[in-house]
Amino acid sequence: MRTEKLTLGQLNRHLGYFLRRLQLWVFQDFIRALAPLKVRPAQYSVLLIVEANPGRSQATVGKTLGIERARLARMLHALERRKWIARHANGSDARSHSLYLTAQGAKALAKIKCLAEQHEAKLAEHVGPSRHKQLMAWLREYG
Amino acid sequence: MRTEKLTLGQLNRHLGYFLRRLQLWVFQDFIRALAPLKVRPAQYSVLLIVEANPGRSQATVGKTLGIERARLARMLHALERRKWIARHANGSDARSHSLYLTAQGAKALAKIKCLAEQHEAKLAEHVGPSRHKQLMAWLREYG
DNA sequence: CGCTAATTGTTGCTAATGACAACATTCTCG
DNA sequence: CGAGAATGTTGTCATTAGCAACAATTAGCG
Repeated sequence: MRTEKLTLGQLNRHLGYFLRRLQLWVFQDFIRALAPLKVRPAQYSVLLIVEANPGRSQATVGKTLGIERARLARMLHALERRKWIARHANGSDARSHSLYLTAQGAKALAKIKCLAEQHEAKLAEHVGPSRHKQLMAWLREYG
Repeated sequence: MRTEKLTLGQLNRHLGYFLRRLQLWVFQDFIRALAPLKVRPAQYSVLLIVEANPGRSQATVGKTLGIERARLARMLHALERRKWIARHANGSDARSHSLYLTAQGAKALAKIKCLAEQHEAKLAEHVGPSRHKQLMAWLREYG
């Protein structure tokens, strides 16, 4: 099969399509870059949020990231098993857990961030540095 | 739980995060908009590509859209079962199938496109029409 | 020509993700 | 106090992605 170029037809008019294509590229690169540490994008986002907002509840973190309660609960169990995250009792609300990075988790996150930055640099190169900046500015308002 | 705003921390520096958030919004809205016809985004993209490029093989379509062979094969079986897509023998290569929209498929696609356009209009309104245009221009080069 | 390597479509399997429902515990608020 | 909401947990299901293996066919090279 010769690599014949097909026309996208109406697809050309759908932002979602191009968004999806680039997003897939980004995730695939991220997953490959972080594979040595076995960290997935969603896990990374949770670690960063907990680092920047220690002591918050699962519900708060989940709402911020748009991760569903059930899914986050299971993810946190996995992160707890790896001793990267600790869940303490919340004094003022016995239902909720306060989330913290463990010392071990902070150390791991430092390494993770390093790889993630390399990934981000690769992404910036892929889309072009100026486009990267522009896209970031455009998109940041809908996170 | 008061809806306390958390800081995103380092997440603020990752294009992939914002890309993902907007992409999720788009897909969720698309899926909801197309739910009456039970069409998913990937199916829609295949229908559009086949419409715009009738008679091509699964491999060609798959490569264009970045859909894996196995996945596309199963998706096409479903579309064939709904009598939207027909697969004919390819004269010059007995291994491959030529893909076509059926008359019924073309009729269904017309309705689908109408709903998809409404979705796109909603998306344009969500991000702002000028941003929609800009994002399209930025992103189109990486499809 | 003949044979190896690649291509095409198919199926099976695994893992990750998202969504939803049910549940026990605990809190809020009238 | 009591009804209803919130929180975390578990279970289930459907979709998606990726990989591996396979039969049939084709391409390409010696």
